[in-house]
Amino acid sequence: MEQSPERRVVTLKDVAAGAGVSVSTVSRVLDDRTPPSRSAAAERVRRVADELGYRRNVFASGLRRGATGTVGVLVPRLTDHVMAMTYEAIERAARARGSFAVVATCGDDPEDERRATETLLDRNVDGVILATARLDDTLPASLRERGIPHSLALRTDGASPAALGDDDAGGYFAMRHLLDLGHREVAVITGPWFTSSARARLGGARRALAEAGAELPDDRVISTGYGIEAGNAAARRLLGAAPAPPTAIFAANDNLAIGAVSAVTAAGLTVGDDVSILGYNDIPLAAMMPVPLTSVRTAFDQIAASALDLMGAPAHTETRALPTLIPRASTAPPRRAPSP
Amino acid sequence: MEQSPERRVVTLKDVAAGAGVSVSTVSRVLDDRTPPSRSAAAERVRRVADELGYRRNVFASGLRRGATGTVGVLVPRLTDHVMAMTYEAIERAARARGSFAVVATCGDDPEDERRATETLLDRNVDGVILATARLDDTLPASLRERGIPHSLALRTDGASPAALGDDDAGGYFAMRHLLDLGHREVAVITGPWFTSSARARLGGARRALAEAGAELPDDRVISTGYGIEAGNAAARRLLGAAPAPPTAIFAANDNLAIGAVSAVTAAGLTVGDDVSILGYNDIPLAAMMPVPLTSVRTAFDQIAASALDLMGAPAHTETRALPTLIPRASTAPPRRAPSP
DNA sequence: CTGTTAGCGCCTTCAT
DNA sequence: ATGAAGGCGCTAACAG
Repeated sequence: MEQSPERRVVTLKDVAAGAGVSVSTVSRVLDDRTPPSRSAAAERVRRVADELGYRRNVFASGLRRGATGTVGVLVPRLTDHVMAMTYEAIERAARARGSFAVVATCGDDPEDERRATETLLDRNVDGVILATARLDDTLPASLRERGIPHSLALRTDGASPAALGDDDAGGYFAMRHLLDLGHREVAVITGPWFTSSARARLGGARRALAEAGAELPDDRVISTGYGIEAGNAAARRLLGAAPAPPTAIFAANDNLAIGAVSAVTAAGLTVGDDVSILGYNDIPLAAMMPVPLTSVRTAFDQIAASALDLMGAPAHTETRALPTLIPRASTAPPRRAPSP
Repeated sequence: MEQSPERRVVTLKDVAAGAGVSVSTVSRVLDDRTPPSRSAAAERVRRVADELGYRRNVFASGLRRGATGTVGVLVPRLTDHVMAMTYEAIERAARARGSFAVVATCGDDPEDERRATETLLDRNVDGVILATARLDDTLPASLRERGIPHSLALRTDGASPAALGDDDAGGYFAMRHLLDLGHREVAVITGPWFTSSARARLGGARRALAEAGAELPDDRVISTGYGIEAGNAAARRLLGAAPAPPTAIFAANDNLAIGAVSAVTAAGLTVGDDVSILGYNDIPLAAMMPVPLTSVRTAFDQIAASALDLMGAPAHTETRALPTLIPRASTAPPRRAPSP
């Protein structure tokens, strides 16, 4: 990539020359980490820098300072709406703190995750936020050993600092809602079993069921991916199950729920009326579905801010943001009477 | 952000010491831009570098080389699925070329767009891809003047190099499909009027209508945002219109279409049966909607690759990827006979 | 407060 | 093919 000739950027030297001072003076005056000097020279430097359109070269500066004000974020994919929301929230939080967030996507392969992390570290990020941690992943451990500031977002590995939602509470709220509506024949579509969130949400749901003395047979729990298709397939299986399909489905994710809605509709049933469906995360689409989707809202902004603050925190530090149930039309009392 | 003591990174000097050669030699051997040397020393250097886990410091390297192998991407928001798909496609294309993509989101405010661009340039990106260009935006012009390599993705300003879909053709395909099904009472929900894509898609649709001798009264064209809610509101207006609502709606975007689906369903009508709805971009959700959505598929991968290749190309260079109509259940022949 | 000096890690002449 | 030296742009440590 050749630089065009007119692309000459103004450097400290140019500003120094223009203001008739040394580069160190300019460097100091323009250093926003210290209280701004009010001297005449400083005033002049600022004016000249402004006129010339000076911008600090983050590379050179970072090289010297050892820190770049950049935080790296790792997500499996941005086309997952939850990840996009999480990243945007982190970006906002970073901006509010005067730093910059860069994201890398790495899919679901741990090897790619490791590679992507190295790529981020190559770019001298001050720390890394992983929104990817699988329970069986060794990357957080390796970051801990290497002393690299990092935190986990939305998930935990039980060791590295983590900012997540209270998935257990969310699962409880969700199932409790279905039970309160009168459902007893319920099913759960959990996310991938290698995530802490999938397990915790199911755990909370089981807690609610136990309190109500209701059953959740094994064939009413399907662990699957996090995509719409996965939800569709899972719901199809549930609907075809003997002796009778469930009257309510709790999906551990809005995408799964949307897939389930699709399957239920395709089966000629009505969502809410025939089968209640409940999602998780409350992505904007949930409220805009043909039948608005009841969902458990996650406080992404809060989680993002915590993830940022927790980078470099001691191990076993965790924050859990409490989720909120948002009831909508996709959940309603069961039409069939509960079986005896 | 303090560096922990154990976080000492391996530098060229370490490798040089380990291999018993000078840093320049190591630098040369490890330079992947030149054909790899096969000398014994080179072999040794590579081995030592590998053992020590050496990673080139992109900052320092970029400082000297003047190029960093990084391309900046600007999008309004990543929570827009189209933008997320576009960015992921660019990221893939960049990776295939051995470079790295960093994204910044800037919302819809031109001032924020400018700021975000500067932030990216501060980080020494080799060029910028704008997936944001409004027709009235002066940023591309300013980049042209400054000689900064850049290109526009998905939209054009008629001057800077641009990689986009053939929106006119897409609009034509879409409307042609509705006309072929027998619809004559059609409406169009376009995206924001400040985008080239909204205008071109409507233009193509008008072309098809003209061919068929069909009318598109002004009150059957609604220009709005790009979100689900906007589509919902627009469809609501169309449904309430006198003397009769349209039998088919072409939305210039899947989100708008999904919002329209929601409005149609809420009005007690059936999508496909009572009102045909057609979207644009074919995001994955389209196929998974309760009533699968007919949509015009955009070749994001192709557009992304072109955008990357076009960075720094002469002005007025444009590539247009041809879209494909994907017919699904949301479009069907009209129930009502077309008015005379 | 200011200027001088040294160097962050790397790449690139220029010799050898 | 290799090594020594200088410098990319900026900042920290040191005098003044």
